[in-house]
Amino acid sequence: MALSGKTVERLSVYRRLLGMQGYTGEASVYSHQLAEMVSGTAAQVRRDLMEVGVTGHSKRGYRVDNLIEGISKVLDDPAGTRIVLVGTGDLGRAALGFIKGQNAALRIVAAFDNDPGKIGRVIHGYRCASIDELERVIAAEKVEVAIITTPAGVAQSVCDRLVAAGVRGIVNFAPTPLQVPEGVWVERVDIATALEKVTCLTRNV
Amino acid sequence: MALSGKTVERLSVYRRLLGMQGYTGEASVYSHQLAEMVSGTAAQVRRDLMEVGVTGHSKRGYRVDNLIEGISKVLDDPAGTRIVLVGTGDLGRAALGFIKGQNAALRIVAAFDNDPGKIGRVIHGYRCASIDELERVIAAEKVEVAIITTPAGVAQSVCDRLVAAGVRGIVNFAPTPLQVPEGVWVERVDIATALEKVTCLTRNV
DNA sequence: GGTCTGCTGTGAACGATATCACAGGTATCT
DNA sequence: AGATACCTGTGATATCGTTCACAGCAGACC
Repeated sequence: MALSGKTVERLSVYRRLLGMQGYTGEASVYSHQLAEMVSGTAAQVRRDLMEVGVTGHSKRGYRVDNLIEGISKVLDDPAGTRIVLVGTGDLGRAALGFIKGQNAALRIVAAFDNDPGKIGRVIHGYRCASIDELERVIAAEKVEVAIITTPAGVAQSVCDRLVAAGVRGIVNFAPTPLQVPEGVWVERVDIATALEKVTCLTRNV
Repeated sequence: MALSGKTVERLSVYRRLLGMQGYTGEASVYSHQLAEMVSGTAAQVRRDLMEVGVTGHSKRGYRVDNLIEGISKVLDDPAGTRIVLVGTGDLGRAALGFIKGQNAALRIVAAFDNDPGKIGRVIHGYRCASIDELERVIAAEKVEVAIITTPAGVAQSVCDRLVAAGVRGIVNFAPTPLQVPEGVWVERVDIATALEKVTCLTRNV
């Protein structure tokens, strides 16, 4: 089952929208309703749902609980995914806030920083640990995914340590690309680039 | 000149890398070197540079200053782009930090919040104003682009106000899609989705 | 029961993006 | 000067992603 990255992104959004208030009430939803919510097309939605295997019903659309379950079966690891976050600055705190309570399959097992002033502090319910603990915690908890919210200057060295310790997936918020070996997936979230893109594309209508 | 979004993203990254220490020193750079930095291919880099019109030199590659200038001519508005940010929580502060000093063509003219406790405080050198000032400031300063870093619940209503006031481009960090009229460009940065994507795609190797 | 309506599921066409592969050019070396 | 090595610029091609368009089905209505 080889889902494309684009499809996975949309599935994540569908699920979140369906889980929100106002739709948990509805028993079913049409592809064109989902399409409108994400400013997409109905055909696109149906393709995406086809790929996860959930099946709708002519004339009555898709059952919401069915959809959420089907999408979750594809997106989530049934055993849960253990995650660490490195860098508890503004962005790290923001990321923790976004994740908290959103998805029970994603479990933050630790947040790290190298600033002694931050170590021991509790952020969104997670205690900040010393970066020295990184390798130990990753091995002990079998952490698979990491979030890098450090300054650009240390992102690559943090990345190297994460990969060496066994992390296979990384979300990189640092404003620099990371070099990783084969077999490690990096998802880049580049805030500065997003802004430059908008300013550029807005201008060229 | 119709640059694709993907190309613009890469150009933004090339420029940032070239502007960093270590490359301002070098007089020129080969396409394969840039490619390695972004984990891409040399052909891709050359295509991108071709589209901006900068021209390299057989055997000696591209002149760095030439590249930066050429990319900037495409990405930046020579008159500068005026930007507002709405929502000065962790994420808003982080975004301000990323933008500050990065690009002289991007000028934050105001940051807004609706929390009286935050209004008047200074964040990364920008003073937080009341959301009540939104329309006035956008009109007075001819603001074209906005960054939404509010909670999901108010993102759409903030968006509507921004668009009504004249904003044409939006970077949306709220974990919900926005509905906008024709002619407004929205760039979505979805932190929760990025994480779910990594956990999903890491698992399915 | 038959017809009508409107939704799903999907092959096929289309469009966007990335890669290949090579002609053309320029420095370097002998 | 001629041969060589190596880089750019780009037509052609391959891959990936989206949209079209319609068959098939199920409820609603007469």
